[in-house]
Amino acid sequence: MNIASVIVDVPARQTDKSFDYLIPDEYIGSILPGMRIIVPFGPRKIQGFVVDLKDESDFSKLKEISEPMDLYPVLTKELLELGDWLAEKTLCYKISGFQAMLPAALKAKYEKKLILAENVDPLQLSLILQPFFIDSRELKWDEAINHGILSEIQREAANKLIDVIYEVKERVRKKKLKHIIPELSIEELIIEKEKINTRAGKQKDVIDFFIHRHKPIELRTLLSELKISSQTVSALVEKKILMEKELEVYRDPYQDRQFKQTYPLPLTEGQQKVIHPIQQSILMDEHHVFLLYGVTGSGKTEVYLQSIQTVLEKGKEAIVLVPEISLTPQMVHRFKGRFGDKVAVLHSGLSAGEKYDEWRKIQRKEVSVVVGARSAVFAPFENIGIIIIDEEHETSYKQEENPRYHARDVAIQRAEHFQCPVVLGSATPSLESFARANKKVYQLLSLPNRMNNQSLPAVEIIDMRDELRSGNRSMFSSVLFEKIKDRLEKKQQIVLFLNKRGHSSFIMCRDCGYVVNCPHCEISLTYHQSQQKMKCHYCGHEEYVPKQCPECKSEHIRYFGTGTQKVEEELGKVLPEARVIRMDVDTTSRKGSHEKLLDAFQKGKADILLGTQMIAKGLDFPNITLVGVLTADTMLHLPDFRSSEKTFQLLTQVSGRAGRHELPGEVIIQTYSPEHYSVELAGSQDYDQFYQYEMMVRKTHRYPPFYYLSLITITHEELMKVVTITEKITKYLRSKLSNNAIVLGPVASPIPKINNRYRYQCLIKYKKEPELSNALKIILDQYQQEMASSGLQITVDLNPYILM
DNA sequence: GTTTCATTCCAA
DNA sequence: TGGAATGAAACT
Repeated sequence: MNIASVIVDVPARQTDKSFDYLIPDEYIGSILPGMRIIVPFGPRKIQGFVVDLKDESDFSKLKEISEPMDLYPVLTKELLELGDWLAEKTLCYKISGFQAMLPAALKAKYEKKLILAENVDPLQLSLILQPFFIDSRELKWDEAINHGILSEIQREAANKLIDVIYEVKERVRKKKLKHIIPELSIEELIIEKEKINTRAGKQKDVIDFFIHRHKPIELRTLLSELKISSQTVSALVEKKILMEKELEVYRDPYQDRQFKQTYPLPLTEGQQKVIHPIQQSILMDEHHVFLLYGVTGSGKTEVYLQSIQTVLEKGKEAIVLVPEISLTPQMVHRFKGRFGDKVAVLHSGLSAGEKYDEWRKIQRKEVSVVVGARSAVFAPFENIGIIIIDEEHETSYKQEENPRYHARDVAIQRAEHFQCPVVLGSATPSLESFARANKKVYQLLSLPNRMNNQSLPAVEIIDMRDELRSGNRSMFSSVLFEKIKDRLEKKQQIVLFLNKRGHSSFIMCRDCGYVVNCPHCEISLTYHQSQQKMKCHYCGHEEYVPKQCPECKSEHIRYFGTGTQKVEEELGKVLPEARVIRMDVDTTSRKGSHEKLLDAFQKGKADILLGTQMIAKGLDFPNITLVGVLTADTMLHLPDFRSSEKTFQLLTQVSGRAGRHELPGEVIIQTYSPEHYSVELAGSQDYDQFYQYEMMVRKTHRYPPFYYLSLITITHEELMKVVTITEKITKYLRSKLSNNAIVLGPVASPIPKINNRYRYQCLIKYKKEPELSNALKIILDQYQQEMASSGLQITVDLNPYILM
């Protein structure tokens, strides 16, 4: 086994296959599948993944592997196979599949450098180059370009005075801290202690410390614990009693946190009923997909926790996926509290280094539970006993860049391999999942009642058009306003929800209707009050607010739409006594601020929590008795077939924040389209009826779950090019697919231009098209060249969630 | 006849 | 993806 099959780090069609390399004798046996290695590829060196070992190759002239990058494989055999599966299912490159499964820290960084050839003195170089090589024998390629000395370099490279080398670097270093280790045994330490001068009492203390705790300790901790200075320690190091050593430590974002240990709570009858089949499946090593459909506050989390308990008792591991925005401290607390050190947490708030360290805890099997966002589904466990996906309907489980996978599909694929259950939990399951449960593909488990049988909050829908007619032009209906005042008096808490951050959404001239658009994208700019600027959320373009209309020179400029910031201002005006905490991307961007704000709210330091999406989930505070949704329909009119579903889900989730404990809750939903079924049915909290209705709509319009979707988006700077290519692709697909497939296009994307690139698309609706995947591959092959050279972009998404 | 630029091909 | 080889156009 001295030949390795390697997938190289070149994301391109032609290199999307394994290349064979010889393993140098010194590495035979230590280079294993799943490891990262450095290999020569053409003239340079790059990273690769070993996918297989073999004795023979079809190629005669094999190059040798330069060096391994890992001591142990970073991908297990199962993950290697999963990578192939990902590439096949999402039409991505294998290398992209592998990289998606690993923390970003493990992705290679490349550096091109120039070094003086061996035995060459800098003075031998041309005068221009000498200063660059006097101090050091190497120079970064980028610097050489910046100094405009490239041609000089090339000349000297031809003379063999300078070599060009390629370095593959690690992105993140393992964190190392100075530790102190006793160099002697306990017995020897006791003897040494006696020898120490009585005046050096501190030194004796240190030795005593190691007699009682004979293992390495971080220098800083030692110093602070014994209240000594580093001199004391270095004196002992001098005497060869102790030793200093750099030891690797984990960056643990939760290390200073105490988590109160919790114990399994007695389950309600309903919970027992649903947990039984899950535990059965765990114990029997059977693969099933369960859809746990439980209303908000029905105690799904406790079902998760106790299922995991069963898994751990079997000596297996658990993966829990939660949407990024609900990966709140509260959520983490519940898992850490129950399983303590056995839990690793992965989410986007961690630095690359922290993520890497959490990941390594998993790799080394130091933990057996992972709680994390989408990518945690790839946790490198080798003995998975359950995969739980909370808030199953959340769209954030779909990755919107390559590889465009859905965590639910990956979870099911992995669970099949490990013969273990998948639990999809939600109060408002996605139509796809619920339909599958109805078809008995998934097993449906229902928790129809809240814990302690509290009733769901009473919901009232307010027609804002009536408010307008009766002269109320504020953003609070009179009903909501009265209720807010009432709660303030009663010292109860209020949550106000608005799914738009910032101030106003767009700015329009009142006289001529002119709306300021982004010059690079075909979309209106968003007003941000803090900087008095208008920004484009797609390309980042910024400009100042015009004082007069650029079109008709009118000065009547109106700000439309309402953002959290504006609501906060207004609250300050009409209810100056109310203490408000605002939570949106702007106020929670700094690390830990999210937690701080929630903590303050919990401690009653504010009466009103005002926020965007991020407050819709997971909040569980006893004192919240009123939830107000300021504008329920902002999402409703987006060009997206899921907008009704999303609206229903969001409204239901937000409503679920109220009255989860003793105090009953009330919900006020303000809307301009009260008669829309998703608003109306969210009001009556009737998922089943919503499901029926929406399924009908989907059926008539031929959308999922009745049809599969695939979306091809073509972008280029020139409109003509985009149109012709989209036309060709559409035509080709029509010729390849059956008559049952519906090929829509070419049409301009809902956002027809982003960042000066025109966007066209082709949407395919189909039930069964075995040729589709192949046809798409051929298309990607066909345009591969143009995509590399002329800036053409073609993205293919099998099962898209965003149709823009 | 030489240089320069763009395009295509290749990598084990 | 980066680079080398190839071929065509521009330049002396």
